Amino acid sequence: MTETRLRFPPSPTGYLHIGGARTALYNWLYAKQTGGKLVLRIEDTDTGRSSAESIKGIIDGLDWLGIDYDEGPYFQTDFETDHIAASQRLLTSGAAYKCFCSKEELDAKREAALAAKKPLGYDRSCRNLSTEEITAKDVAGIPSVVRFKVPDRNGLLGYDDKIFGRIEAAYSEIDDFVIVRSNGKPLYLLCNVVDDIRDRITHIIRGQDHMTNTLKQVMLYEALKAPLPIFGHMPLTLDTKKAKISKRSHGEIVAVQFYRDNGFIPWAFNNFLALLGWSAGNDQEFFSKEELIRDFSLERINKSSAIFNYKKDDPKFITDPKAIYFNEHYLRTMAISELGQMVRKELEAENLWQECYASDRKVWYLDTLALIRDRFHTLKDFTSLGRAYFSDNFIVDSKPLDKNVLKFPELQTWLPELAARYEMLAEFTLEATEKAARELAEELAIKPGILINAMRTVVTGQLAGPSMFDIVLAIGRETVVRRLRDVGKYFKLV
RNA sequence: GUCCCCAUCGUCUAGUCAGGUCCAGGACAUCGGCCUUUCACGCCGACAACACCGGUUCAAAUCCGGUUGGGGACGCCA
Repeated sequence: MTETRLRFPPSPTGYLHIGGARTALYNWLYAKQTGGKLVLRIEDTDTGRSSAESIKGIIDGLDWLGIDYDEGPYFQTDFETDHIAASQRLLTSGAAYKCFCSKEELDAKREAALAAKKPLGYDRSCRNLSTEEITAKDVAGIPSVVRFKVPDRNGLLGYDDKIFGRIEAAYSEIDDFVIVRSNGKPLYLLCNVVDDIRDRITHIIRGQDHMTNTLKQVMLYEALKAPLPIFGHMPLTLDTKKAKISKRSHGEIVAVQFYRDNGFIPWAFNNFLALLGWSAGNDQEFFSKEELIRDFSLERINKSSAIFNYKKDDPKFITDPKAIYFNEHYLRTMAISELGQMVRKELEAENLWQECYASDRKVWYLDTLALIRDRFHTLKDFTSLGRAYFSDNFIVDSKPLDKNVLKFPELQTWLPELAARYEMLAEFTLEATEKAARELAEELAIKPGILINAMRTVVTGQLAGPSMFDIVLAIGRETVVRRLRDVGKYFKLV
């Protein structure tokens, strides 16, 4: 049994988007499952559209997701001599021929066919040129491209798709496609096959948009006398209007980078992506990395395309609600120490990180994260909604400010009074802080909720949060007292 | 226009290959309820789908044919 070898060959013409990420993930999973290798190959033969920035974006994106590769990145342009040699072989063996039709001519024909609603294929005018004619045109300096000569056969051309099953089409339906440009540069269909042969790729898992390419490439493998790899075409990811997802028409929301920048947990996002078009055949939705590698299978990939369910300008969900749901799940259930590492990066970016959180205050740090994470959706929430736990420099939300504080001007004396009592407490415990607050409320003949909600507001800036006295202990006596005493400042602003 | 592919709740899907256990199960979202000093979490419940038409069969979401709908491809892009 030979080693399985897979590849992820993005063209560096934009950032890594979720469709590409899903393709990379499925290839990665299959490689890991079979103990094979994953090759990263940058297909940069379209020099006009390829950019270094894009290459970096793709590599960073894979890195963030944790999709590692065993070989590469290789660059397709580094193998141009291989591609040209292959085209020569095809030319000499008669599997390909020179075509002298000009681009303008072809474009005109295509447009005419489109307008007339006729088939758009190449009319094969140069297919049967004699040696003399070819030489004459060459001598005359007429530019030519190299076209693959689709065999003149009656039967069906086909292959067994791991996902879709047997795929077939009549030879007569396939165009004599161009494999080398008139400037001598080989094209994708050829380069891709030559590289896959050289890289000894055994399984090609790619988007359904390549299905017609595959039919053509099957002939290329045959002409190049190379064994055919196993193909599997993944249904595309569509938007809610069922249009193919692309960076161009959908913007940031489909870029992997968006999820990194918005506080998503890498594995949560992989898990979401994996379930977008695949299921284990049961009700399981959450998979650890090991489980997913073990349970993943090409055969269970759904044949119909999945919709990435995000709604533009939705006030409640910045992206597909299910993606957020997966993120929340991991946020709440992952090992707290691991979460601690991730939140650390967020705190550092906001200048809120303190070294003691990794040493003498480590227990406090992790306990605090455990206390507040239940209500959060992304890693970003720790520095926004949870800012008051790490800094005095937090914003008090206007809604609770109006509702819980400004509505009761007497709080300007009540809260400082509570602060004074907290200062006097012999033991600053859950029971003692709650008792003190309730006693004060009773003395004042007000509902404890008034005091408690006001506390929550000035201490955390938020309308909602964990149990108030857990908060008090987490934030600590000194800070709580200071914030309670400072309540007057909110009234002055009005 | 031609070719290829697909079709179960709003979304992701189980069930389809081996027809009956499915008047279709789970999850997200939505809506209600419980819990609660708040808000979440959690728990409980509700809403909600086999695209359509024919055929085969004692029996069809499942098999066959057609229709419709959707997607993809048809580049000297990848």
